[in-house]
Amino acid sequence: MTIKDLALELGLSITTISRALNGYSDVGEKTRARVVEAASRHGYRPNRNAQRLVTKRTRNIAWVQADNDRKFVDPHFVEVMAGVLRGARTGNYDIILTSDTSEHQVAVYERYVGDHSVDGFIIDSPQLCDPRIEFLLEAQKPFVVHGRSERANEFSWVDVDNYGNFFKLTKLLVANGHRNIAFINGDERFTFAAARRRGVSEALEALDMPQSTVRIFNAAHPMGDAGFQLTSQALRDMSVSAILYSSSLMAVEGQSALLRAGREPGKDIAIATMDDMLHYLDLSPYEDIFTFVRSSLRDAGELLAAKLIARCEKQAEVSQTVVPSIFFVAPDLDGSVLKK
Amino acid sequence: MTIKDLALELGLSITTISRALNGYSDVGEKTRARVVEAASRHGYRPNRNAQRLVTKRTRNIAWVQADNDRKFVDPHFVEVMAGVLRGARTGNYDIILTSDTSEHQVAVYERYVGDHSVDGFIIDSPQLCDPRIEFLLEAQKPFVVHGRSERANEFSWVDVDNYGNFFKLTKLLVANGHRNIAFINGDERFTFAAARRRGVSEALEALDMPQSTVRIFNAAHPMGDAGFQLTSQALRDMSVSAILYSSSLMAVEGQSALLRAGREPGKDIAIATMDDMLHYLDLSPYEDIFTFVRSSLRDAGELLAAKLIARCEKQAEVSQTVVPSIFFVAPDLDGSVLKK
DNA sequence: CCGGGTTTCCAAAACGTTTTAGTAATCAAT
DNA sequence: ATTGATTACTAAAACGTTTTGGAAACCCGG
Repeated sequence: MTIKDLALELGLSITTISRALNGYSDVGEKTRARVVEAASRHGYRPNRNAQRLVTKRTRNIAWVQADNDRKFVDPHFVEVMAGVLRGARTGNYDIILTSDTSEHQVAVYERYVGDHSVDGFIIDSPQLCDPRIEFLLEAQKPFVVHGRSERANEFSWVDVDNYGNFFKLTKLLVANGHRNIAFINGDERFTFAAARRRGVSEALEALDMPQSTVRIFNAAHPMGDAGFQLTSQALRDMSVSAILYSSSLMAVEGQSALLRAGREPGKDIAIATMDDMLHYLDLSPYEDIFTFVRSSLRDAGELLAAKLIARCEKQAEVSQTVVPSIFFVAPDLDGSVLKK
Repeated sequence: MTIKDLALELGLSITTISRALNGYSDVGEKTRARVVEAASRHGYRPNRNAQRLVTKRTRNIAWVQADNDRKFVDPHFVEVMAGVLRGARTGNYDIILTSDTSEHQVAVYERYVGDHSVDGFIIDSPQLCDPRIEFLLEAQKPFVVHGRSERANEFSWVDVDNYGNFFKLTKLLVANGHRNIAFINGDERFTFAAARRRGVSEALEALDMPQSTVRIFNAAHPMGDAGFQLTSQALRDMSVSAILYSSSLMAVEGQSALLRAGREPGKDIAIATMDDMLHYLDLSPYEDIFTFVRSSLRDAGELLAAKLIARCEKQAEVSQTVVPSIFFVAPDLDGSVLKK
């Protein structure tokens, strides 16, 4: 069933069918009604490829993932993905998800730009100097980045305030008298983890505390037991009075290490963590035990898609969004310092 | 840069450019060389939408996920996804990934079939009587299912031998003298978990053992601590001598519960589990402690894509594949019973 | 030099839409 | 009655490919 068949059946021109279905004002109300009725009766749907050819717009977004045995492993990634998919659906776009092993990351982007199969791109886990970003800026294709990078004012991005959040968490712990803190961070080759470290470090500086107040542990991969391993390692120093986690996943994994060491979280040891609201993880058992700074990765993903779509459709300007974070301070800490 | 521009520049017809680039034999070697050179010099890529319009083939595959806060949570799903993406890439197809909240699941499929945006579909987590499968059979669109369902001989699927694997694991445990076994299974509304339960149950029957030999616990969601909770629960019965896990994820999560109960896996309690080879989880610490039946979800995903592509391209017949599983028996068990 | 086969090329149609640039009919105002 | 808008419709071009059905040009054996 094509538009031509419909035109024939109704004794109208192709043009009229098209304009009736696309809501143009120059078609009479009774004819529009007839067209709509016939179209839905036959389950007619315009051929997307013909539309795309003539309009030069695809309503497709590409999202390329490095297939490096690390990305497809991380519950954080899935969380963002759920949000991106939801945002795309709301905007009536489709997501083309691709994995890529090649060294020359840009090749896939070249292909999608060259063969006109997408209108824009989502980029995540940016490196400081990112070839994908350079390429898309050059090609003048719409894209949105999850996270920040160089030339951050030239493109759209969505990010959490990694620096600020960890600055504040550190300040909070120190203000509550903690002088031996373990910081279990992610892989600092990623900008998000590097920013968190800076936040911690500069908070100490601002408070005139020695850097040795915080000891840093890095999880190379977000593997299933990194949280356990690193927590065990941190606890070898018996005088550690607080642990700051980069992710609630590791915080929860670390619980059995605490248990084994006979430490009681929220009582004789303070636990503070970034909470990305992973649906994978039920944090309700820890609500009065951990101190959280909470920010939804899923919402970030949804915003990522919405922002890109706005840019594709309405040529919206580039724009940057720092997604909100909320603090939940456990009873063992005094949260009033955050107010200042 | 379109094919017309190329034709103009080279003083050739559009036809010749097209045929040269698509490897037809009726174009002279020197002209083909000229065409290829000019094309790559300009970075020419055929407009995919024009191609799709005229060839009626898209090289796109749709994969629809129920957006129900459960799917995007499960590391098993991501593992399959990594495989599917890899398989699609190998076959030069793109995956359109969509999430869907609607009750009427079939609507999304109707849309993709109707607007000609994909050549085929991947379906996972099938229900016993699955409307998506019914629809696609009716619409005569190629699709491949991860898992089995009704009318299983009428469509292509890829699945692991859930029944057989758990039959054998049960037999193995019983033959090694275990008379009080805890079985920590998934949600039995899914066919894979139901099949596993049948395997366990029928093994007991075949061995003339009472069903009470195995006590079943079900994880409603693959949440972050289901393995811990259910293991703790199972261990309340002090005489449990073996635990059979539906997933290695839960088996690992359960370790801290064992630890707390003072039980030593592989020594005073036997642990057997299905291992889906999640890259998320490093199982090497458990290699001589757990008994595994191992099967790669990632490979299954890759096969899923390959099978679908073969069906789209070469009109391959429907075909069913049971992916191989390998047994690794820990030293605390005698694996020779499996030979019989 | 003629006919048949092979090689190399191409004009034109087709795919299914949207959009441009109208035209004809109706209506209101002069 | 004539003009000028307004309303309701449409023919044809365009988007960028692939494919069909030839048509020249060449070669080779007789």
